[in-house]
Amino acid sequence: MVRTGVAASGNSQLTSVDDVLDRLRANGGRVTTSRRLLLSCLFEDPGHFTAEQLAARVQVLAPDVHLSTVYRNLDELERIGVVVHTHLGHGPATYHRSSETHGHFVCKTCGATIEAPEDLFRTLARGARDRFGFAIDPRHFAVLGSCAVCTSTESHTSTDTPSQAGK
Amino acid sequence: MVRTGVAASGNSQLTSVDDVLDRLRANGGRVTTSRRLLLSCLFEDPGHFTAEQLAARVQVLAPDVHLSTVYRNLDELERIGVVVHTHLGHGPATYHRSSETHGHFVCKTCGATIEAPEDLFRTLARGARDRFGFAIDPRHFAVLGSCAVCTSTESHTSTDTPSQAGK
DNA sequence: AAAGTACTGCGGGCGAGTCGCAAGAGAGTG
DNA sequence: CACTCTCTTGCGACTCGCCCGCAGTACTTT
Repeated sequence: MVRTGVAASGNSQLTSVDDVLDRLRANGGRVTTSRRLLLSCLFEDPGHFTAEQLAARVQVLAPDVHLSTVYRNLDELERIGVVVHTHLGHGPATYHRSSETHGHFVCKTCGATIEAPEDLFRTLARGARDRFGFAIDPRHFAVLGSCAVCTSTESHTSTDTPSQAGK
Repeated sequence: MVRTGVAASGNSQLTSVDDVLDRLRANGGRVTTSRRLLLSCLFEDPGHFTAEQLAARVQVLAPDVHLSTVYRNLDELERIGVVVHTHLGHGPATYHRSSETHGHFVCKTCGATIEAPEDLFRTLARGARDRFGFAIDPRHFAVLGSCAVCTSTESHTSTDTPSQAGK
């Protein structure tokens, strides 16, 4: 790992798997099967995936790719600004392409995830900057709360804590 | 554990250790040393503490109190609405009294924590409700980002990722 | 004072993520 | 093409935060 820090700087246009691989190579990195496969997973579906899910997908075509390799590659991709990871509540982190910029609302009862457009955070961002000089990154955190369904359900069943739907 | 769910409902006024202990007893719970000590820690300092820190404090006076007991008691206190836990970035959760209602900004570079007044989140809350029927809970999550100091530092040292001050 | 049961200490376990090491394999060079 | 340099990988072990089951303890009520 000699590579000079490139970070999220010149994030020209990394819009395809090969773009990213070229960038990787240009930085002294190497193009390997696991990286190529990982990238193709990330590019073929813009959703949110845990490292474990991505590993499973990669392992369909290359069973020997180890989970820790996936973690290392995700770190590297995050370093060069291709992906970001987001914490949705209590579970594992999820990764997605950094071009998809949005925040997240996560229901703490049922785990439902809502993608929140960035403009919703504008007022908060301005307030944080003006009052504290703080630059928020609305992509990295999920905002917990209660989704429409669970909010209405809770007001009915007052006593217990029943429903726990999967995500 | 027979207790009928009381949750955060009739949160009358739990403003002292004894109030909470009474409430606990009224629900069929018991007043124990570990609970009394835990509560006195929480009431004497309105700050944010990890379970581990609280355990350490409790153990000054009662060395045998086990960390898992602290976790269980914190859970119970959260159930009856006395404390809330908040995730500040990647580390362990922090607990504080639920009367202290505010959000948190956490610098992802240096870990600094800023307590953000609730009104900053009002616009976001309204937007989430109007557009998605989602009721956000700005107390439970920290908003990651970059504090004033780190933002200016980063623009100078463009290449590396040096500073990593403690929280 | 006794009975009933909530709580606790303890140890083990689990999920998420990281690390060190030795072996393996891209990329540039001759 | 062969060689070499060093970046990557698989593997296993490990950390960290937190939870769980069990059996013994101790709080409350009668």
